Amino acid sequence: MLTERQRLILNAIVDDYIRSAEPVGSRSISKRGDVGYSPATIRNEMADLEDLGFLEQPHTSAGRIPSHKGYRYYVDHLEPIYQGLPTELRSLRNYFAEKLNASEQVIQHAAMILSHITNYTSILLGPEVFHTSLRHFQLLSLNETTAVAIIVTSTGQVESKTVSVPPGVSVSEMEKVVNLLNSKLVNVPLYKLKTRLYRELGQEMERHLTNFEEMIGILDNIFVDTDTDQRVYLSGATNMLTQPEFKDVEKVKDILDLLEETPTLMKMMAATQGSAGIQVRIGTENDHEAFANCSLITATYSLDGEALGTIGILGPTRMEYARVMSLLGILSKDLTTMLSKLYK
Amino acid sequence: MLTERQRLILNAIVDDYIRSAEPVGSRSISKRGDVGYSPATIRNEMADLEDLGFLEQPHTSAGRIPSHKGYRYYVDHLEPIYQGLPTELRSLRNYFAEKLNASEQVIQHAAMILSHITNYTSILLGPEVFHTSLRHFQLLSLNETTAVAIIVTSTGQVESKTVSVPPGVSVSEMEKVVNLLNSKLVNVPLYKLKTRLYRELGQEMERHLTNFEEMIGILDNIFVDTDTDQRVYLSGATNMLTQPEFKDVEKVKDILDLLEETPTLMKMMAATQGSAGIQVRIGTENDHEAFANCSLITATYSLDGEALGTIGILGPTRMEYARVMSLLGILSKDLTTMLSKLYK
DNA sequence: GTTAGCACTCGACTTAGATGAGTGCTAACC
DNA sequence: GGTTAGCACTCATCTAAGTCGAGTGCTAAC
Repeated sequence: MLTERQRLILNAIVDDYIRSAEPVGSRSISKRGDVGYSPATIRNEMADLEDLGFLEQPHTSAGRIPSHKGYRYYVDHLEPIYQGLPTELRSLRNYFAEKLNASEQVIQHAAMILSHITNYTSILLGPEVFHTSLRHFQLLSLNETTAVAIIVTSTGQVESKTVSVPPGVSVSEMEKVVNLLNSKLVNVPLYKLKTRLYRELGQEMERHLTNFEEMIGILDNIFVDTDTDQRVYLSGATNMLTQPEFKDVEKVKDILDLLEETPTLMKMMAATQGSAGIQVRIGTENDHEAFANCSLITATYSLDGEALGTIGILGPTRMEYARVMSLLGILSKDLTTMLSKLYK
Repeated sequence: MLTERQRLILNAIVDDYIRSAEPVGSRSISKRGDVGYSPATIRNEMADLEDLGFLEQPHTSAGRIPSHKGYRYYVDHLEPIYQGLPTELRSLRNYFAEKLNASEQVIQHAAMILSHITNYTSILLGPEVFHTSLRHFQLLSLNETTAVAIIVTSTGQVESKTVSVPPGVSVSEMEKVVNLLNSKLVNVPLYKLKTRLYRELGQEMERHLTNFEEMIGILDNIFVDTDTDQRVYLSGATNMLTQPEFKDVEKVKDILDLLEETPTLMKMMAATQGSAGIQVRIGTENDHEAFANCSLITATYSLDGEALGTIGILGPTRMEYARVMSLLGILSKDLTTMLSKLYK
């Protein structure tokens, strides 16, 4: 579709623009060592590239900037960099190796390090509960009317919920239910928990319990959203403010607002989770108007072939695709390896 | 110290400035109904107030804006508003009444509502673990090398931590320790947990366990920061961007950066926790340079007279002190009442 | 096919002038 | 003596005009 020379020039323009955030002129491309043509020749090719939709001109007498289509082409034809291990990743890798247990604070900290080394915003989607199974269930009464339910998953995540206990439900009854659940439902995937609970244990429970109805009410309350619970960790949102294209408060406001909405973030990250490898969504490819000038690069890490969580880096469309894609690639592989070692 | 007329004028200026974010001139004060003097008279008083340090002039021919001292005086002499229940608070109150159990999501949601109705940034410091006591302890092994420790407090908070188990420590040994802890340390305040553990159970554990050293290592790891663990919930950070004084990205950047640092936030909020009632820290009274143009209003809620957590609203120094102070006052009382009902 | 030259475009920056909100001071008024 | 009207003065903000320069498109020559 594009000639080799066009590809070369487009590449040079995107590279330059990523670095400078200013429209790129023909002369500056010519002066770089790697494109051995005069400004005039490059100008001709630039005009063609603009006709083809790969470049845009902010105004008549300015240089060119890449269009979304231009970025897309650039990303799709990117050559992998980082043969060796980048020194910047070393700290993060060490950190994970040290604390293999993926507790909340560890993930939050990882998000922080990631946003620091990239200077972009990092979004981590924590291990998905969906595909993990029940390891242990417990119900602890705090006083006559309140109890805490605790669910531990096979990957060591702990979810808890405070529930109110209707009068008439005794501690011994709760114990019965807990024992029943622990003996029958351990190793059942969380997303099947609710159906299995009703189908297989309904009758048994009805037989053993005097306050069947109330008990079911409590359990309902506990398991109501175990099948969708997932956590997002955000760090470096303010890095958006350092990008020259967002020096106007109006423009960042919407972006930061969206970043504060955890459910939206979750949906956005989850949308990429289906396909393996590194995903790049450029500008309007993200289905949010606020992100029309942002790109999101994501990678998924997994356990036993099942996608567990997602790592994402959000930056302006003019972001360092090559570097970030390599980083995420290495990191997601690292995580996958470590997790499989941990829960083999 | 100030004459009645000076107080009246200062009040009018602060009020106007809070509304408009523009320097206030003598004429506009005169035109408000409540100060019945001509611009000239007001100008004279304004000059005096500036000499006394209550007002400042951005430049020679501009109006006056309140100095930090001016805000301080205004706040200290503020008359309580909101005799009735403000309608804006109703939704929040209902929300709490519905879900008395103070789980994480509830607090996060409360922070969101609060930032929405105030249009400022809300910072909630979750129930402090420090003064709560141990309700239940549990250690669940996930595989040969990993286990999850779960601590439930008397207020129903659940803390968990993944720990690695050194080879040689058996499941039955862990059970022994768990039983020992549950029988001896229930109802001990968390901050005394570590010392009690070593002093009173050290010998007993040494007698019963074959891998005493390793076990101590694990427990150390679990309890290492139980005495300081507290959570902050932040919402509406982007509301800062809507304030005209922060329309320059440079100025907000530092503020938002600081808001992302949870430990700093925690320290800041915790600093106000000693004294009861509503605290107002104006400008440089917050010990962070980034907050030199911000004010923080906080209120503490408690259980049995012990401070449990803190609610805070952060805005520009030019913030609606009267309204926010009233809101927080009502809310903290509500929370205190509800908590005492819940855990009587 | 490539390059040099040149007229042209247009945003960004600079300067000068006009505008108006607001002050400080003086003198008159009650 | 406290209060107010009047007036000269200040200074940020806005506007218009002018300059600058980076960059283009086109043509003609290599």
